[in-house]
Amino acid sequence: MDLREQLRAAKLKVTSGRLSVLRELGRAKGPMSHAEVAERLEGESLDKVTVWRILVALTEVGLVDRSNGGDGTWRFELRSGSLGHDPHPHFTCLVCKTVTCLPHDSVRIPPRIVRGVVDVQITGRCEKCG
Amino acid sequence: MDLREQLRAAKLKVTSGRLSVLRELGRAKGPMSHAEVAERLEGESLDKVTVWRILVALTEVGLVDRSNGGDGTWRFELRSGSLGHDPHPHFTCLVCKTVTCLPHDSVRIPPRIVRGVVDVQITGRCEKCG
DNA sequence: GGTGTGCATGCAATTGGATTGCGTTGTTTC
DNA sequence: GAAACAACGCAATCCAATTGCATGCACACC
Repeated sequence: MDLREQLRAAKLKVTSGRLSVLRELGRAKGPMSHAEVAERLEGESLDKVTVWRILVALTEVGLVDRSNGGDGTWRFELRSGSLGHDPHPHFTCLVCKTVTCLPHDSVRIPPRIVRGVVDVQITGRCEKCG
Repeated sequence: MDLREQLRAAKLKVTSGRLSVLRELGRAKGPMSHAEVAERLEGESLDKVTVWRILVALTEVGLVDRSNGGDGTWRFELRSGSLGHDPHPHFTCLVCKTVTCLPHDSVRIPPRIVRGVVDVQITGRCEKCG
C-alpha cells in the first residue's frame, strides 16, 4: 500500500504536503521532532504550522506515533505497516539529544500495566556520552 | 536529617521558600509539576519564577528528581533519603493526566542500556480510563 | 550581635514549542 | 466542470520554560 492509499484509507485527502511529510518520516531512522521535519521540507514551501497540523492529523488516524522525548518536545515516526515499525521503547540521550529506537522486547512491563501502554520513554546518557 | 540539614549538606542557603517547596514535595504522593507546586504555595507570597528556580536548584544538587511527564511538562519529586524514594519508573495516564509511581522492579531493562538510565517514563491509559 | 559578601528572590520581559482563527486554496465527489 | 468542504498559509495567541537585573536576605566573619 503506497502513501496515497494509506491516506485514502485513513479518510484524509491526498495532498502534496502530507505526501512530503510521510516520505520524510519514512526516510528517518528514528522519531523526528516537528522542527526537524519542517526544516527538511523547507524547499517545498510548506508552512511550519501546516507541517504541525499534518503530523497531528496523521497521529490521530494512527499512521504516525507521537512520543515525548526527554527534552520536552514531541517526536513523530511512522507506525506499523509496510513503511513503519510497531510501537517500541525509545532511548533519549540527555547530552547529545540523540533518540534511539530500542527493540520491542528490551523492556519488560508487568501484564497488569502493559495493557494500556502507549509509549515507553527512557532517558539517560548514551554510551558515547556516558 | 531534617529539611534544613539537607539544604545545608547540599551547600544551598536555607530559605523559607526552599523549605516550603521541600515540604510540599514531601506531602505529594507522586511527582508534581511546577504549576502544581506554585499553586499550592500561593499563600506564601512566593513568586512562580522563584519556585521554578528552587526546583531547578534542588534538582541540580540531587535532592529532587526531575522527570518528563507524557504531556510535555516537567515533574518533580523528592529523591532518595529519609523523606523520599529511590528513582523509579512513572506511569502517566493520557486521559486523566494522573502520574503513578511504579515499583522499581516493574520494568526490566537490559544491562547494556541500564547503566546510563536516568528516567523511565511510561505513557498510556490507566485502568480507570481504559 | 553587628556588618559585609554573595547567593536568593521579585518583577518584568523574552524565548520557543504548541495551538487557534480566519480567509483562501485545492481536493474530492457528483 | 462546479459545488462542498477539508487543507493550507499567515498572523496571532497561549503557556511552560528561561533570562536579566535590581533588591533583599542568609550566612560567615568579626
